[in-house]
Amino acid sequence: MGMVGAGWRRLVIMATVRARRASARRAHYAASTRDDLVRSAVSLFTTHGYAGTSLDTIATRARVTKGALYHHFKGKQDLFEAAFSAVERNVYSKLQRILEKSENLWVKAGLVVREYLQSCLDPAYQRIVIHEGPVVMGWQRWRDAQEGLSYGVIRDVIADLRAAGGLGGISVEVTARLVCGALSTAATMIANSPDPKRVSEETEDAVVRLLALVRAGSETQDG
Amino acid sequence: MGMVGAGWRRLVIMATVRARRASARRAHYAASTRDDLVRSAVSLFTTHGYAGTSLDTIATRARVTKGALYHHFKGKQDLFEAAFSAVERNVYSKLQRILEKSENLWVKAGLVVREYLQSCLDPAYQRIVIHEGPVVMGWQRWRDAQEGLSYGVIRDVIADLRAAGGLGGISVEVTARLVCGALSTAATMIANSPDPKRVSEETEDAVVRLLALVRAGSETQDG
DNA sequence: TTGATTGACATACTGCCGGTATGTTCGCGC
DNA sequence: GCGCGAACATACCGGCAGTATGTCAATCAA
Repeated sequence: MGMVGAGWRRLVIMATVRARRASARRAHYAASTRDDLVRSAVSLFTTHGYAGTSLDTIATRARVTKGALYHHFKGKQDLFEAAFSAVERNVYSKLQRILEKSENLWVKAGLVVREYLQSCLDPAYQRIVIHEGPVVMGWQRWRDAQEGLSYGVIRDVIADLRAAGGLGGISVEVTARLVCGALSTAATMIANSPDPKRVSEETEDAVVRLLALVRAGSETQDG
Repeated sequence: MGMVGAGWRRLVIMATVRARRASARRAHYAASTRDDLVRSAVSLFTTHGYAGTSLDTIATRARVTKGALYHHFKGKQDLFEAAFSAVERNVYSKLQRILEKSENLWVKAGLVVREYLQSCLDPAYQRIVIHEGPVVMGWQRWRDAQEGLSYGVIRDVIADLRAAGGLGGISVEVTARLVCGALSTAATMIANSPDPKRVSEETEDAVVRLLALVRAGSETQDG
């Protein structure tokens, strides 16, 4: 048998890449199935979790077999990390868009915090990145994988605040972790709340107020 | 065969409970093996995680078989929850001890926060309660299980602060979650740091300063 | 054009592990 | 001292991650 269930994929794609050089087709096919696998993984890991999702199910959803999966990924963890990256990059791009509209530092910080809180409400981000990420990947690797993405953005914003004399000599790294931890936890609470809308508003209110308190306290203490 | 590896246990315990009524012996034996299983589970879940620990290993460490394990617990999750409770109760008792020495509300809040941060540094608490708890038990159940324990203490402290006019009309529930999330995340960072001592001090410093900022901002805004 | 090579899969199998079903023994009430 | 049930132990099953192997087709060297 061999190539049996994958024929449809070629037919579909061939129509879209007729102009390309022939040598690129193969790679294009492969990239397509890889993306399908990642999308399938993101979907299933989000709904049923890492342990609750079998590789066979992921492969079937992507219209391939486990053999294809193991051809593209080293194993279940590797596939999870690919799913993780996909979800993280999505949030990262949103945060970046906010950074580009540069305004007052404190205003920008508020916007980034609000946007990150919103992103944390995405079920995929919440389960894959926040909850299962550290458990499945191990904390060290999880941290490294976030370094240049969403966490990096938040850390940079806080670094700017400190550089502008916003906070006292508080460690940037520590503050950034505190903020991320607080927000992701709050987002989880919102998502699991019987009345997400209300809790979400309460949370945004609390965050904004706390930020204002810190700013106020910060400006009365030092110049 | 049957009762083969459990004889030693009776011999050991019999010496310590000679004074008890005979009718209590059986229950005492059982409670002992149950505790052994929980201790074994806590130890192994802490070092190798939930997925990385087999029930056979846990049972063997407790000097019994899987049959005994399934006699005392419904399954792996149930055993995990027992381990979770054991670790949580330990932290809870520490926090309670602090509450008993009643002082200024803000001082008490600072002490509780510092103690909770310290508790979060315990590897067992960190892995079982903070990281794997929500994943293994599900967030809802995880939250409920913490309600009357460590989280309850922190929430009560914050409720006191608000009742005393400390924070503006900020939701207690939301604030408590923010604080717990921030601290547990920070603790994880400390534990995985190459220089835990330094980062720990930085974190305590940051937390104390932020608390002071909030207090300062709080007192300048409202009476 | 063709034979060899290799990438991109599919199929078949293995071992581990959680869970279950069943067996065995001993303590305890009668 | 006897039956009964609690407190275990043993044997087995099914699912699943991982591996080993097979297959086909696209590419390339000659």
